[in-house]
Amino acid sequence: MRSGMVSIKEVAEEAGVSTATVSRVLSSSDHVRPELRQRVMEAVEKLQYRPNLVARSLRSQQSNTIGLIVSDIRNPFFTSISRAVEDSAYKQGFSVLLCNTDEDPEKEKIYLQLMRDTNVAGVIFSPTRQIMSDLASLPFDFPMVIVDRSVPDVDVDTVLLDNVESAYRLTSHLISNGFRRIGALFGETSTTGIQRQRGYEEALKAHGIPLVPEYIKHLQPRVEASYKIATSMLQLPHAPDALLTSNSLIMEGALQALRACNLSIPEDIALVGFDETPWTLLVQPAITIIAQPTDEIGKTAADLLFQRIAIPTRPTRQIILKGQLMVRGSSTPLHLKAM
Amino acid sequence: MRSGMVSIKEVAEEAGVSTATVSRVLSSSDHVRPELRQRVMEAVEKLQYRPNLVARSLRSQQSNTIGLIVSDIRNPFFTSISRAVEDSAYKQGFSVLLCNTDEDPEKEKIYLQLMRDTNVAGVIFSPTRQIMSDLASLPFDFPMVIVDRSVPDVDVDTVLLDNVESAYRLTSHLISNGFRRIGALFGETSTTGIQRQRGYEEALKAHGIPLVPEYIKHLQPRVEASYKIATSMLQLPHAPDALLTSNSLIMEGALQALRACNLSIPEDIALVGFDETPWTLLVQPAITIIAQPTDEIGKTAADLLFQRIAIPTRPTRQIILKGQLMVRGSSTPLHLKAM
DNA sequence: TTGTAGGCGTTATCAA
DNA sequence: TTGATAACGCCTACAA
Repeated sequence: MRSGMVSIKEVAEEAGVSTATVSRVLSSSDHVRPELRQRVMEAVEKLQYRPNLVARSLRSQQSNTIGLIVSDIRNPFFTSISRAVEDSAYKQGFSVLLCNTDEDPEKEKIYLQLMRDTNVAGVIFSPTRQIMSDLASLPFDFPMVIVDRSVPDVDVDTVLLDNVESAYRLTSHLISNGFRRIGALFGETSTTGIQRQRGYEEALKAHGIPLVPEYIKHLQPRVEASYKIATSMLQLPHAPDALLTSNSLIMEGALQALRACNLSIPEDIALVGFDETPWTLLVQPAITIIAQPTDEIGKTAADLLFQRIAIPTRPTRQIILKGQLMVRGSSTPLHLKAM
Repeated sequence: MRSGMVSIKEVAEEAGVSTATVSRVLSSSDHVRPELRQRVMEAVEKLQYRPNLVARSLRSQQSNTIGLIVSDIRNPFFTSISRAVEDSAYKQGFSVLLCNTDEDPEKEKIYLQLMRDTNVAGVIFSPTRQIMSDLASLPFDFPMVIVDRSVPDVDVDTVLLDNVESAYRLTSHLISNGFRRIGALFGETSTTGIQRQRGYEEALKAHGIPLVPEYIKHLQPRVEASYKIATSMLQLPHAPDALLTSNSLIMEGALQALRACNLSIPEDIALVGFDETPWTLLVQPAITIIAQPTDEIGKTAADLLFQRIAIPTRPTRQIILKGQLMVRGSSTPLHLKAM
């Protein structure tokens, strides 16, 4: 169809050699007489020939594309991950197919099938909890790396944050700053939320603070859902004196809720969460968070994937990266509060 | 290579028909005896057959992939665009190849070549100014839609904001609120910056306010660059009483600079810019901006592209969408300032 | 060292 | 209505 479509055959004719010779010159490996090599390269130049990657992929049964399947690229965590992945891929000569699942298992399945049908070299995937039980039986026969979420009982490369530990530290930080009634909003679709809840609960227990069911909520990781649930939690008879949120979208909704209720931070209520975003430092007070090393997570995931593509039988690895507690004004100790 | 790789040939054998018949059943167009159709569908089901899209693409000379080439997916504007594009693509059965160019003309060329080599159905592209002169001579023979930036002298579908007009309105808003010394930070890599500068200058002229060269800066659209240049502008003998920024990254850097200089907004200085981000409403005071309809821009670009893919000879269109001025606290009138 | 030829999995043409 | 068969563009035994 394409006008400028010039194939290896035409190059061969132009150079007066066979297509095999052209192919050899291009793969640059084999022995080709310098003179012929020269002729071929001139023909390539003259005709502006570029190998058709589709044909190459069909023939070689592999491709230079990897898939990146996340819930929503607009989640700053995934935005950053995707950039890091794309960078690594670019350096390796790969390109990235971007897929948003909206935490919808159906879309996840569809995209996994697409990855198979399209013969990608591999996939970096952040799955919902629902899909995971099916994961073993699903038709993914390509290399895969899981990011951000853990998949128990499946032998697969994984890059994770130390979620339990990070949530524990974040919660302990609040407690040691004098906060006791710590409301917590967790995403309900991922294992990450569960793990962070565990860290939160362990920290409370370790400090002898009872769990209050009304202070623990699970929700879709969306701004609106979070706004709504945070607002209702703020209207409890014994409203929390601190809010812990398990990702930046939930934090955004919670902050909107605090603003709408005219509460000052941290005088009326503290706010902490996960993920560095442009705004955690821009709002006043700045927000105390666990910063995830998103660049490194993305880069590590890509590295793992390329290693597995290179050596499919390689033993799988689970890499756990540490989050960093960034203490800021939103969780200033009670005794420092204005009276 | 793949274990589960089952081809049309095996389906044909299983069903006791030819591959042609299987193909016909799958493309569902041709006339096939119901009984055979049934047998084929059973075989497909039994073998879990899925067509190999690479082979299909090679044969049909078209693909179900589109390219999205932007400067940086982490720019909230492009984050949002990419999500909208992916949504539209998904609905049309296409998937999206994501490319970050970092405003680097070399990377732009490489990615455009990749798009050609990979035989994508089309490309949505946000080009630098540098690449545009080459654009006509570059080997892009695929359908293309330009977003966010204008390409003069090239006949190509385009989706744009009314940049001149929007910047004019934003500047006029500042002026009518009593601000006179309006510093402005524009991105230097895109036509967008230039157009917004024009709107800014026209507004000043229309109100009889002289242009001050020191108040006009061009920079890489990055937070750090913006922070640096904003800081130096704030240290001018006659520092600006308002800052206009041409995208959200520049606005972010400028806001950091204001914070670092301990200036209050809008008492000491006003701040306005382009693009809705999570934080324009979360910081206090909220930031006055021109909101771009990113969802619509992305959707429109995708629509244009699919239409062009369907009818390559279709006359090109330039679609200009209107930005919306969102007046907020960061540009409150001078006479309302605390004295 | 070079060329011929077959096949990757599809679809489309042409006979039957 | 169905089935051989020939491409799509590339790579790679194998033969020369």
